[in-house]
Amino acid sequence: MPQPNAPHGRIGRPPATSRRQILAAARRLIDRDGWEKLTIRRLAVEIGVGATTLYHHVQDKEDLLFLLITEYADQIPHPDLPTDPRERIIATATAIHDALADWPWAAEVLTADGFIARLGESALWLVETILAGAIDHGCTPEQAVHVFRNIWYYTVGEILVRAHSHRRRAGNERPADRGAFFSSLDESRMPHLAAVSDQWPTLAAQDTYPEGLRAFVDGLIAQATSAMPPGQGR
Amino acid sequence: MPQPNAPHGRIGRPPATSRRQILAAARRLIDRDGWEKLTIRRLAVEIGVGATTLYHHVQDKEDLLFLLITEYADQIPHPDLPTDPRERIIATATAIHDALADWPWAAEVLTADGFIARLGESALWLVETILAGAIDHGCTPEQAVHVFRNIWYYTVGEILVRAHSHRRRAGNERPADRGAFFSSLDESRMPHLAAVSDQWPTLAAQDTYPEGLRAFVDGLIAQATSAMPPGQGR
DNA sequence: GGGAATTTAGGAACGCGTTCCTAAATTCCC
DNA sequence: GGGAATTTAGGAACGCGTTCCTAAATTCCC
Repeated sequence: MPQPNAPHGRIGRPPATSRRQILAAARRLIDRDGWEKLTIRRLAVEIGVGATTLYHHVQDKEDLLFLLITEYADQIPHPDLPTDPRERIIATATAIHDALADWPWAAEVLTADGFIARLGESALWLVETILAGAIDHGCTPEQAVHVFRNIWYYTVGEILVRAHSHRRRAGNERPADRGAFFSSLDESRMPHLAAVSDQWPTLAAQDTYPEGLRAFVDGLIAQATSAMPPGQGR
Repeated sequence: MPQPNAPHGRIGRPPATSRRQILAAARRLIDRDGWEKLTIRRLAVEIGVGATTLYHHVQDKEDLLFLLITEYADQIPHPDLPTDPRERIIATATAIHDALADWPWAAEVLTADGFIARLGESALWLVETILAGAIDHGCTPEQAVHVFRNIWYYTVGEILVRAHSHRRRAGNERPADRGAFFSSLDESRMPHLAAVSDQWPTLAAQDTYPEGLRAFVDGLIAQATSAMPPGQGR
């Protein structure tokens, strides 16, 4: 309860920096210079404050990134949800995909760590919608989680592969990357790989949204409901 | 062509450090202290050499990790390959999975970057076997690449999620992780999510190998051959 | 009003990956 | 044999994330 004469409502030196201010400056830096250039020290300069000061407002850099992701996730527009459960899943997965496509760094952050608790409360509808679609399709809750997980892997993997091929196109390619293994392929031992080796970069970077996703989801649901033992969860 | 009297077979100061020696020392450090403790500077101390010296033998730390992964991948044992194409795919994917399970850090390295060229020539049979299995099952080469990609995502994702839940168990849990979102779930708005929220950590960390994989592969192949237009690649 | 309690600011320092540059050690060639 | 060419070794330095600790600014309470 702040007193009328107590400007901050609490004891101690009044903060000259706020978490909101930090997040706004971080987004400004990312927009201006790209997210690779977002460092704690540069961020502190941008705000006009000592670098170590930031650690009173965010736990660490990882925490800062999660806060940014949460902010972004909160802005994901709700797609018009079709009535067909399968189409609902696909529309939602596409929303995740499109959001990640705008911020590939978010995919990197979200892969390496627990993803759900990071999404922010207002983005949980993404999970809920996919679970609901799978359950309406005949899945048990456990099977629905299985479906969600795989959609998540598929979507994040898609983004990461595309971000990588984009990075290579941007000229950061490593010499060892240049298909050295493929050009020296022993066709008699690796006939199938040799057959696609020329198109591999194309295929690997290919955008399979939403056609590939559709096939993927159909397969997942069909198999989860038929082949996966229902009691498997827990 | 080394001359008899030319100890190194080439001009210049003879190397006191070799790439083989560096990789051996790195494996020693990882075995002893865990891979989080593997730093260039510690590695240099382990070898008894200046830190910057290592940069004459490996491109950078990422390159060092890839070389280590290649060494490991070369040791993946060839499983007994069943005649059934589907079972061959599953046996091969399981070999990838088991290899990554031993070195979770490899999964992190392989996710964020192009994975195939990193595997090393002697591990390409993993790709070849999966492609061959899918094609024998009726896929076009392009569809087979699609199948491989998704198996890859599935497998790496599996390892990453498990590594994360392991890290949390090890006491590195962040306060914000502790299911805060789930405990405050609005059940009326998120009924399906609320229904599984208790078991979520279990389900998310659940080992779905090989049962889940089997269903996953079946679904993938069935859908790739029926729903995915054959001409999609390029 | 003035010390105690409390909260934020930020300098100093550490280990990190990495780059730049100079020193050292070798072979080549006259 | 002695300089030129070539190759490796490694010190100095940079910016990074982060921790530790002290200074500064405020409220609380007698």
